[in-house]
Amino acid sequence: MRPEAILHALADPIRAAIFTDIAGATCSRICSAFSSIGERAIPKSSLSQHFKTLREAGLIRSERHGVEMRNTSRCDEVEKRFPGLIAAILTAYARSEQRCQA
Amino acid sequence: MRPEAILHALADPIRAAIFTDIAGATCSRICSAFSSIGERAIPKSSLSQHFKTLREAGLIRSERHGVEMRNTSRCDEVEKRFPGLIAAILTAYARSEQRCQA
DNA sequence: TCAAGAGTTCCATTTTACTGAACAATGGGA
DNA sequence: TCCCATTGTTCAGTAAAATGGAACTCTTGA
Repeated sequence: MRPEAILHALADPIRAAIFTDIAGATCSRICSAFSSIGERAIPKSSLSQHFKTLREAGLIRSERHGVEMRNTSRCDEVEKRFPGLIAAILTAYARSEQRCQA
Repeated sequence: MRPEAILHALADPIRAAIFTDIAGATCSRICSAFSSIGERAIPKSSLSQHFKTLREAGLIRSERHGVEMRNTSRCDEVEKRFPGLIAAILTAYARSEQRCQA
């Protein structure tokens, strides 16, 4: 779990949006739930790569349940190694969107 | 000054090392001071691109003084927009190196 | 005016990202 | 059991981005 991998994973707005959703959810999310984000449709091959990047960065865990993959965040583990990192990043994105909408 | 640009800039270990030095310095640093980082030599064309990336992300300011460029961090301004972000990232890198050396 | 030092730009090469198409894997029903 | 619809992965071709040597610009000092 390296900082550069985490930053690289979250430097992509699409991955950041996916992770924000997963991190804020109380239950797991399946990959296909993100087949479109906002207006933008995301091809499932791209989606698969995005999830792979998030997994390999150590940000999420994916478990197969039947035909679908349930994704949960690993915020707690990341927080132990790199305190405040995820919170600061997600807050930064939230503030950024807030300013864009205004 | 967008979060994705900041994360992308600092997702590269070389740029992170450069920025860490600049952010921690009490006086400005010139580009050529980083012509090698640790063992690794960095071509000056690559170095120029790295500084450009840091500048465009809003992380540093570069001013020409005579023949050289003096680079200073913009931590204060970034901190106002995205509180805790830089500190968390630099701390994460510091912890990562600490673990690698051990 | 010339030369040297510090950065930038150009461009060819390498690396990485994107995505449609084919594939694999699982479970539900006839 | 045999389809088959659904979910996600892998493959392969294309597009985009990073890398770095060479040439260039800009500034200062001799």
